[in-house]
Amino acid sequence: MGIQGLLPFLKKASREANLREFRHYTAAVDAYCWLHKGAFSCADKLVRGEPTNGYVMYVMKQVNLLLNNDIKPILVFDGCNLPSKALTETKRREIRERNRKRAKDLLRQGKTREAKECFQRCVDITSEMAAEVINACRARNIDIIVAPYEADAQLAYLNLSGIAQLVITEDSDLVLFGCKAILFKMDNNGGCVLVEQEKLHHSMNVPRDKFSFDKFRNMCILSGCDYLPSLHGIGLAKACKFFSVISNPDIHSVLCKLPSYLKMPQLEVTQEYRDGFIKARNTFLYQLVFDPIDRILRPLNDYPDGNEAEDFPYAGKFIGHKQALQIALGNVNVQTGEIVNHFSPDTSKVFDFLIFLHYALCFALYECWIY
DNA sequence: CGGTCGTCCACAT
DNA sequence: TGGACGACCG
Repeated sequence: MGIQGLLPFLKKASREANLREFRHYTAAVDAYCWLHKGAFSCADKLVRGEPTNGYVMYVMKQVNLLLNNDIKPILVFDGCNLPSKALTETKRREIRERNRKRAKDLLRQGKTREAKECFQRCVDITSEMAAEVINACRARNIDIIVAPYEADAQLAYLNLSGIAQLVITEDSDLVLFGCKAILFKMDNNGGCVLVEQEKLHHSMNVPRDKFSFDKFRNMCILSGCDYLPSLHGIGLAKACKFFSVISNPDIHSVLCKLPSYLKMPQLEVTQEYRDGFIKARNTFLYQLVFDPIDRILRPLNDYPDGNEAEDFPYAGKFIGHKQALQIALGNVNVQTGEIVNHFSPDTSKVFDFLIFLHYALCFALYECWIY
């Protein structure tokens, strides 16, 4: 869902752009977006379990678009569900199941067009589908990373650590995770919308030196995000108005002043809401991600002094560096925990070296034979 | 004015 | 599914 209406709100921080402008950049790509769009072309087959590679073709077409613009893609896939999202997931599964039955009924009645629409509404992106795309990427030497938890946080880490200078997604949450440069709405011609963190102050109508990213994050959470539904009648505009007046950094006490500051006396800010707010903020700050350079599981941002992973259980369980590496490589089915692959970047390098050696020897022998 | 709720659209041909 | 866009409500 992301943040309701965030992209229109960020109009002053955005501009039209084209992939042409980003030659020789590395881009971290939200693979789920492409998987989902690609699944539309073959929704009926996917739901009925018939074999299709339509979605793989689509993703590879998009990958080619980047390659043709001399952009190096890193495809980032979703990993395990955060505990806080488990409820949402089961609800979605139920809705999909209902749609699937309706689609089958429509099909039996011969209403093909309506059935197709229904199929499109219940496509589920499975880890098997992600695995197909991962295999296609491997075959073409395209880098992939499966996030330990949400792809969003992983994409942000790749951007913040400088591994990728760009993030490509359709999900406005990425702004909130702290990304520096994001491309939204990429089309077949490479056209897209660029949102830069440097320009966020324009949207909030404050000069650059008065802008605080903490306030921006708080504003978005208050307006309603995936981790915390909004209070009734509060959207981005009200949240922006509120946080532009507030300077006290203590969120707990600040939230109590919400009804009087916004002149909404009917508004009730419960203890539960305030706790939820802190948890949502910490999930954006400290969600666990995989560091592909040092091959460790770590929080998106460093923990405050004296804190550790156990203090933020809702931001991901600490599953250990080795398990995180196996997940990141795509060797684990994150929905079942089953080992599906034994890919290792190190043995693959050894393998590449052996191939190199083989050709070098052949060449040497050939040279000897000539003379 | 700003917030909410509904409808349409994506893919690819 | 989720975002965009237009219509209605406080």
